[in-house]
Amino acid sequence: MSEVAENSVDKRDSILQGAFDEFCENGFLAASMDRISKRAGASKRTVYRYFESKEVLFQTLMLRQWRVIADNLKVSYQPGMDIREQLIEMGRAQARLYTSPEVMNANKMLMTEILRDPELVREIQNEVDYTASFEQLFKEAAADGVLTIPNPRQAAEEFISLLKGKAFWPFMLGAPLVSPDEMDAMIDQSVDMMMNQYGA
Amino acid sequence: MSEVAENSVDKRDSILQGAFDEFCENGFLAASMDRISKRAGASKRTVYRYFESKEVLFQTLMLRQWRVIADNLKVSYQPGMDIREQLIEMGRAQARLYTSPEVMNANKMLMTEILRDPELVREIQNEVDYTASFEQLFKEAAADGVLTIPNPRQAAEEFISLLKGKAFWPFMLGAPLVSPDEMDAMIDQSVDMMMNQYGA
DNA sequence: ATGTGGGTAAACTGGTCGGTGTACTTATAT
DNA sequence: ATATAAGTACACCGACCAGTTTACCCACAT
Repeated sequence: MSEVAENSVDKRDSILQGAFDEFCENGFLAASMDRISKRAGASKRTVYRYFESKEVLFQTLMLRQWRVIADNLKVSYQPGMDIREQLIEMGRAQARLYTSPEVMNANKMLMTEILRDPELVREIQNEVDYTASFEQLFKEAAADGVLTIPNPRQAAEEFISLLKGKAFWPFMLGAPLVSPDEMDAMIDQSVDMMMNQYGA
Repeated sequence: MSEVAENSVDKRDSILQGAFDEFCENGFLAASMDRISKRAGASKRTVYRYFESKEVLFQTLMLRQWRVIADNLKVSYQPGMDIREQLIEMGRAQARLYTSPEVMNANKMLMTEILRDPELVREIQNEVDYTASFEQLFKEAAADGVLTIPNPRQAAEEFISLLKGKAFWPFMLGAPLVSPDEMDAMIDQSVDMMMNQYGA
């Protein structure tokens, strides 16, 4: 009466949300379907109406989260715009991901499962090869003459390595989230290094 | 008769070996003490004579493996020796670790547990802060005038980020082990970048 | 010869979990 | 009004697991 009945879409969503929380806290194996249904405010039977198994529920979640990440990583070369500025913008796009608790928790969740069974997530991993996006930008910048890059793929990997090495991996291993200021300084340093190596 | 009775030390070792295999394959949670005892060729009761619980057995293993890693990472600055050569030597020391199946499997095992519970391994993590070893070398090289490094800690992190980003993390996420040749090229590239940034 | 201690084999305890069956309660559409 | 579908509450099944208990084996030192 007071509450209008939720329709199916809402139920499905609340199940996904409950499952996300549970999987983040406990990992796939230790997560319990009973607790997921409790968190979702749904009966266990309903959970199984929407998702035929724990495995399917988990993979549905992984795919959804991966898409969030992919959507945040659209970068493309802007001719005429200062290349240093563009690199910093790329760094900031990454940094936004590294400072989002939801994204980082999802990443932890993913990591754990990838470590347990690399095959399980290989296809998703390939689907969102954002190194390629970086590589493309470097290639076009080189063609444009603003950078001198013998191997764009390698340059992309180096750039990502620097960013991840200072912000992503430490957090994944238990360090606290990096503050926006530290993040900016870190991006500056990494871009410096790239410009030093590849500046025209 | 044919077989001389193993003494206690051997039994303990074979239990550790069996546990290592089981934990690597299944992770802490999914590992079964029954299977560990089977792998070790020991009765379950004997396993519990040496290790009071699954947790203790696991932590004993982690500490042992971590020491293997630490022992392979002793580097110190050699005055008079070409600094580029020294950086390459440091890279090679890391690379040796990244190409050892045993070490990498242990790392996967560790990662999984760190992701599940960062507190659990924090103390071990600090015990073997090999970034400090790199930092020290950079500091001495700067004092010696062969490098110009405003922030040695940062430089150490950058170097490690480059090495790990190209060899360590990809393998952790399912990529095949890097060949020695690729590894050498990768080290060269990373050292180039460091020299470009910090060369005197 | 004998008793002691390392080792074995297998059953057992108490508990959790994924998944199902079932009987019941809404809510909506016709 | 009533049929259909969505959702709930809850007991239940079979499997597995950490850890314990018990009864037994055998080597070897005294």
